Amino acid sequence: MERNSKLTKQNILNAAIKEFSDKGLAGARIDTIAADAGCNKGMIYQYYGSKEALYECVIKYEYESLLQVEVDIVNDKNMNYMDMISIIIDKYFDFLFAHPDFVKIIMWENLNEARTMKNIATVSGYKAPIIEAVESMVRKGRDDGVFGENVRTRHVVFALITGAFSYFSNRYTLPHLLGMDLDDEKIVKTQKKILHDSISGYLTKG
Amino acid sequence: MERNSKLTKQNILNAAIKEFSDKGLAGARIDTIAADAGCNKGMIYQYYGSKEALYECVIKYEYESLLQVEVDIVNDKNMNYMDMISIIIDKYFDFLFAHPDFVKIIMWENLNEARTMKNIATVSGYKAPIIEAVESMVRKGRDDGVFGENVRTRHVVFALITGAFSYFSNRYTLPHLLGMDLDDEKIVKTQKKILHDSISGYLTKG
Amino acid sequence: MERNSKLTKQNILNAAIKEFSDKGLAGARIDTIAADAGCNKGMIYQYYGSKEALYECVIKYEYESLLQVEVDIVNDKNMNYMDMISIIIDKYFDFLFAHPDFVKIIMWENLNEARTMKNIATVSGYKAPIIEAVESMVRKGRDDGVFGENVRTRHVVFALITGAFSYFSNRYTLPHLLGMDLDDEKIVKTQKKILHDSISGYLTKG
Amino acid sequence: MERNSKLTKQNILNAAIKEFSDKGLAGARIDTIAADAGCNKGMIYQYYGSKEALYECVIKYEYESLLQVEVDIVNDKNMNYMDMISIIIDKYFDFLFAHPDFVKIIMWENLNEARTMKNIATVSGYKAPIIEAVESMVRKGRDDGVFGENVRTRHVVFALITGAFSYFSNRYTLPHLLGMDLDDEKIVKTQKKILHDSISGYLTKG
DNA sequence: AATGAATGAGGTTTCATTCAT
DNA sequence: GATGAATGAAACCTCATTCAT
Repeated sequence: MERNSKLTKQNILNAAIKEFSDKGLAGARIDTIAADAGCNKGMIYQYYGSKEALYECVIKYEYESLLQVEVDIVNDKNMNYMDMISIIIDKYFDFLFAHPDFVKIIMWENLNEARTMKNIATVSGYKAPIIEAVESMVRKGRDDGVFGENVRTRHVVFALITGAFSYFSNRYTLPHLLGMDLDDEKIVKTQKKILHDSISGYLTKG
Repeated sequence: MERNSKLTKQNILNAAIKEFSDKGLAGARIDTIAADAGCNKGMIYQYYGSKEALYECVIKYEYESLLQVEVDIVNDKNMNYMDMISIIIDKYFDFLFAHPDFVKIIMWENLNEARTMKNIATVSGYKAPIIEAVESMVRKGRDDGVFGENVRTRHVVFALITGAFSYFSNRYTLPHLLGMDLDDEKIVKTQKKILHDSISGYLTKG
Repeated sequence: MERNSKLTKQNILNAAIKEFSDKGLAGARIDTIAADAGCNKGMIYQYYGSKEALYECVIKYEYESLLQVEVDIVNDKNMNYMDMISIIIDKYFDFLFAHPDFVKIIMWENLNEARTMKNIATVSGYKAPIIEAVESMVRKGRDDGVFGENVRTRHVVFALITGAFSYFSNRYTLPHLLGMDLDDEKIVKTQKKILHDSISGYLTKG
Repeated sequence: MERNSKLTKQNILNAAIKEFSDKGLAGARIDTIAADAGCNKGMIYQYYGSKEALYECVIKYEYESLLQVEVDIVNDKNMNYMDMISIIIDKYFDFLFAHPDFVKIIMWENLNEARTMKNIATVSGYKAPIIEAVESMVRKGRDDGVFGENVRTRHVVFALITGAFSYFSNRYTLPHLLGMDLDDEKIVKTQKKILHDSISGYLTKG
């Protein structure tokens, strides 16, 4: 039954991801999670201790999925900076597309003033490879004299993250307002291009 | 003990804005709102009917504050397009700075899949003047031949809104990650400049 | 304004009759009564003291309406017993037809184990003329040797009251079950006849 | 502390029958029911969903008790009509004697304009055996030429039901008024006899 | 490991009643 | 005499958590 216990634990986590990303910490229901996981409420307490502890696990889990996005650009000597930026943007867009729960969880945490994230050691322990890629690109570009001397890595990361993240985080209020279909392939392309131009503009002239 | 129904109603609304923007619909507590408004719980039900109805009023109220941001750029014949963009960006940044509750409420609504917003007639009835300003600017610029023919208003609005909004909506998770002080005057300036460059780039070349 | 105060008091009583006969003591709402009376809740407390006290007034008022049903049969020397019975039945049926609130209030009191009625002095003080008519008829009939010696007044009253009352008190559950239209003139007639036969049977043979 | 869901559910139902028949839907208290059932309020909601849903169950349950009154008269070839009527009356009196809650619940429903009963499928689905007994007796008597041609089943049922029901439903207001002890065996007998004479009179001459 | 019955604190809402004007 | 704002207790209901099996 060791496999069974592992499976139950995983089922609970999956159900929790769904429930917490949908409703947030306050709105989520232990009953719903148990029902969705196909198990008993007691199991949740046995494996995770409490609602909040389970929520922490979900955050951890989601954040770690970002850590797994690999961005190999630095070692490729033939790549130019414009392509690097494109690749980084693509990677991040793709990641967010593939992880709608991540987007929501981060939003809940923002509203929660990142209270839970701050409590988690692992989260702040590692740096996401995608951010490291930006950092090494900026360093290299500055060394090569291609990027301006006053360019600050954090502004690039900020632009990247918010530029891509916004696309997903305003999924409900904005399209409604502007009549945009955010799943339209053309719109995505335009958005990526605008972000690319913005970042490359900052890097070269900023 | 004052007996002033208008005042009480306003006190309740103010307390509700605070509570709902802090905790969201699910996390907010009627007791907290009553205590904060300095009145009895019954008053809330007498004046607003239910927790959800009060939440709707808060959303309506916040959204209407955006409608009051006036942007007079079109009538000024001497103004050039770059200045127009700056002014619009300034106005919106200023608005968001002055209305942190607005930012949060919009975020809650995004997570709520805009369920409540959709139910409110007024919200979708009017168009915010700041958005109309963008629209008329784009039209004029296209007519003047300064902006590209393929420029789409909605991309500009989208860039404006998300570019500025992100600055505030990621207030808790990002600075923590990037070590930025979002209240630093310099950072604000840089951010505005990046946004300005991005939008003007799209408008003239996009 | 003295007339006004009387009017208000009467309006409240009327509204209370409606509300209490519809919903009973527990289900009635002071707000509804005030709204229906077109006055303020405070007035109810000023004029009647409390919800229960108002309820008592309603009961009193309704019961007194029964006391006003006059049945002049005894003085009419030419009338035979069968006609007397008919007249008494008619009177009572007519009264109940005209006073649906009376029927309901009595029913509420029955469910309430007559707790409120018992507390009211006036109610038990007088005897309803219709009951006195039955009593004097029975006495006279027995003296005349027309009615059996063992005939008990109270059984006649009981038969009269329940026989007529049932017709109205089961207004909702029975027609639904039996497919009877209790407002149909023919049904009323049959019912009266059955009751008449039953009572006269008891009186002469019982 | 027993953990027995069936028992708990039954305890709740029993307590609910008591509370609802005593106080009606509006006057009944969930707390009282829980206390009387010896369980937690939450259990009531887990097993029955809401106060109203519990009330519906009570009505269903009571009504079904009537369905279980068996009246085997039709198959007995030696029985004459007068005895049949006696048996039916006895059965129904006995049932009402044994089920005071039934009487009260039906009364509440009458005051409630049978709103809840109407919503219950089962209730209107089956026909009570005692009513079927009356129907088959009337049919047979008419075929045999013993009962009048114009005799209507529904008047018999109506007379039976109201005649017996009244005896119990006016338990509190009438004895108080007439000085009758409704538990006195003699009174019951007289009442049954009056009802028997009334019904047989209608059937043979009506 | 797993179940589901049970708990109790706390949530939203209602309502008879009072009070300042 | 009349108003309507305000109160507080108590109503119905929910939900994270525990416990016996």
